Amino acid sequence: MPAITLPDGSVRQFDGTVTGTDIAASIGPGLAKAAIAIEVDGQLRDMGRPVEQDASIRFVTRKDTEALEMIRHDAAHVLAEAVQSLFPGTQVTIGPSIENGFYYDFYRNEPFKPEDFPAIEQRMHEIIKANASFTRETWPRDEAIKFFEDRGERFKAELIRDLPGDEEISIYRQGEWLDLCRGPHLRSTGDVGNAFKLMKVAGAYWRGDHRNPMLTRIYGTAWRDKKELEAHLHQLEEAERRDHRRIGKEMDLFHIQEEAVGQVFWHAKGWRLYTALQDYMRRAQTRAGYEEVRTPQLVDRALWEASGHWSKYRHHMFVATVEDEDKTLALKPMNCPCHVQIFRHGLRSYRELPLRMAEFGACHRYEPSGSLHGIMRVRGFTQDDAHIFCTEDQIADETVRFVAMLTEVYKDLGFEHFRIKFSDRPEQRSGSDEVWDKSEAALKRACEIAGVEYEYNPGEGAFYGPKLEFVLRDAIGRDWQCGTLQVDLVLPERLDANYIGEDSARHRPVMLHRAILGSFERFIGILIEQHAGKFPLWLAPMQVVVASIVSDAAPYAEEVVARLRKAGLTVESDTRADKINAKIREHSVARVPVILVVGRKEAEAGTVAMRRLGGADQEMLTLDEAVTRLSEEAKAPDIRRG
RNA sequence: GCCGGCGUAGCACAGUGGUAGUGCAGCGGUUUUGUAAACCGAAGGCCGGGAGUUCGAAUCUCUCCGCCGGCACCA
Repeated sequence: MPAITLPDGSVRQFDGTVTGTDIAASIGPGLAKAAIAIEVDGQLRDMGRPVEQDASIRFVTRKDTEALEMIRHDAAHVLAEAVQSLFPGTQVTIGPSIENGFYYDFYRNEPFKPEDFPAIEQRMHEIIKANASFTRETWPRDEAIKFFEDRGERFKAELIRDLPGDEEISIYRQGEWLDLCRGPHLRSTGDVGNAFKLMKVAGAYWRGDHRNPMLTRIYGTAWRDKKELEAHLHQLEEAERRDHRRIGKEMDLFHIQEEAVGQVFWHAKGWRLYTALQDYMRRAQTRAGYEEVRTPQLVDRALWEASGHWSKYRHHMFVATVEDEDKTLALKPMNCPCHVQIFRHGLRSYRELPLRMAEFGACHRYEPSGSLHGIMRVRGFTQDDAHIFCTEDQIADETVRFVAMLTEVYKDLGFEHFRIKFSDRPEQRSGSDEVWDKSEAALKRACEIAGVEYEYNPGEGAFYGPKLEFVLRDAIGRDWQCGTLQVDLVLPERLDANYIGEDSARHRPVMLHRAILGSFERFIGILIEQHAGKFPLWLAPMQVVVASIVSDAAPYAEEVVARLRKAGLTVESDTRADKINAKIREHSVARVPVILVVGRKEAEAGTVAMRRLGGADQEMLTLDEAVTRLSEEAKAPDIRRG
C-alpha cells in the first residue's frame, strides 16, 4: 500500500504496487501522455516499473534535461537494432548517451562506412514508427550469459560475467529485439522522435584498451525536436569556421609540412602573436617573483637516466648521436632535470626559497602519429615552464599564488571559465607510497586554502607526483590541458637537489612543476578558436591597415603608417589602385581589427576615417587622436593596469 | 600506434581508364574609385612519393608518407 508523495507535497495512497504509468494516469490524462519517466526518491526509472514502497516521486517530461539523455540512450538502442537487422552477424557491445548524442560500438569483420548511414537511419525511423514498448526484465545471471553466448554475442556475455555478483541483470526488450541494459528507458521507441542524425564512424578499442580488438563505433546526435537538431548542426558548422588550422591558414599565421611533422613554421604574423604573448607572460612572471633561465636542448642520456625518464619514456624521446663521439644525447622532452642542474650549481640556502625558476623551454616529444592535431598537439613545442624549489611548508602558499596568477592570465586572454582536475598517483610511478601520501595530502590541502574546486581524476598524475590540470575547451568542445601544477618529492631526491637549512644541515627541497599556458603552440591554438581569429588589438597579428581611396592620398597614407609604426603599432599600408570597397572587404576578411581610410579629404585635413572590424560605422579622427587612442588600446592588459 | 576516410595550381574544389579543369588569390595591363568583391589578359600542375595492371592511369591494385575523424597515448 505505497504512499506516493508528489512534488507539491500532496500524498496519494495506492492499493498494492503501482507503476509510474498508473500514478500519472491517476493524476490526469495530460500528465499520463507527457510523462516519459519517473524519478523515485531521486532515482530515475522507467514509467512501467513498479513502485513497491512509500516514495517521493517526480515525473520527467520531454522538456526536462533528463529526457534528453534518455532520448540519446534509447536512440543508441534503436541504432543497435537497426544495425543488427541490416547487417546480420554484427555483435553488439555498449552504446551510451554522450554530450550532444550517443554512440554504439559494434564488432563486425567489415567496418561500417558513412555510405551505410542512409539505410541505417531509414531502418531506425521504421523502428521508431513501430513504437514498440521498452519492457524491463530481470534474468538469472547464468541464463543471461548462456543466452548471449548462444547468439554469438561474446562481448555482451563478457560484460555480464564481469558485473558485480549482487547486481541485477536487467534486459530491455523493444519488440523482437533486446539488449542487456541498466536502463532506464523511455516508454517506447516512438519517444525517441525523429530529431537524430548519424554523424561519423570511428574505430574504438573494446573496453578502451589498445590490447583488445578494435570495434566500429557509430556516432549520432539526438535532440528533442528538429529545431534543436538543426541548431546543433548549425553550431557545428560555425565551430568549423573557428578551427585554428583553418584560421591559421587564412590569416597566414603558421604552417606545418611533411619534412617537420608535428612542428610549427611560424610565419611573421603568427610570430607577432606568439611574441606578444611571450612578452606578456615574461612580465607576469617577473612580477610574480620568478627568475628566467635558459637551458640546453640536447642533453646527455646520463642525466635522463638519473632523472628516471630514460627508463620510462625514452621511446618518446628524440635521440641524437654524432659519428666522432661515443655519446648519446637526447632532445629534452621537459625542462625539469635541467632546472635542477642550475639549482644544484653551488650551495643553496633556505633563505633563497621559494626559488622560482622559469624558462620558455623548447621541448621535443615523439608523440604518437595519431595524436597529432594542428598546433594543439605537436612534437616540438615551447612550454612556459617553471619550477619552484621550496619547503613543504611553502607548498600551500605557492599554490595559492600560482592559482591567482593563472586566473589573472586566463582572464586577460579571454578565458573566464576553465576546469580544474586533480590527478593522483598513476600505476607506473616513482617514489614510495609514503612520499605519495605526503605529496597528495599537501596538494589537497593547498587546494583547500586556495579555494580551488576540482574534479577528481584518479590515476592520472605524473610519474613523480600528483597534479592539478587546468583545462580549456576548443571550438568543437574538445578539452585540452593547458596549465598544470605538480608536486614533486621524487626528482629532487633522484637528482640530489639540496639546500642548507637554518640548522646548517642539508635538506631536500620540494619541487613544484608548473605551467600556465602549457605550451605556446597549444595555447595559441585555443586562443585562435576562442577569438575566432578576431583578436583584441594588443594581440592582433596585424593591428592596423591604412587604406587609400585615391592615389593622390597614397603619400599621406604612408605618413599615417609611419606615425603609427613609430608609436609601436603593427601597421601596413594598402595604396593599391583598387576600389575602397575591395580593400575594406579584403582586410575585414583578414580580420584586421582597425582600418584607417584616407582619401583627399583626410589628406588635406590631416585626419583619418577609422573603421572597426565587424562594425559598419566610421569615426573621423585627427591623426594625433588616432595615434594616441590606438597606442593606448594596443597596450597589453597588464600594462594598462599599470 | 589502431580503425576508417582523404591527398588534383598558393587557397577552395570539379574531373571513375583516352590531350588536366573552374573560382579566388598572384602576375601584366586598363580603371582614380568614399567603406565587405571594377574590367581585360597571359601565366601557373611529377594529379602526395614509389611500384604494378593496361596500348593508355589523376582515375584500377599494392606499398610508403602526410592530413582529417575517432580510439589508444599525452612524463
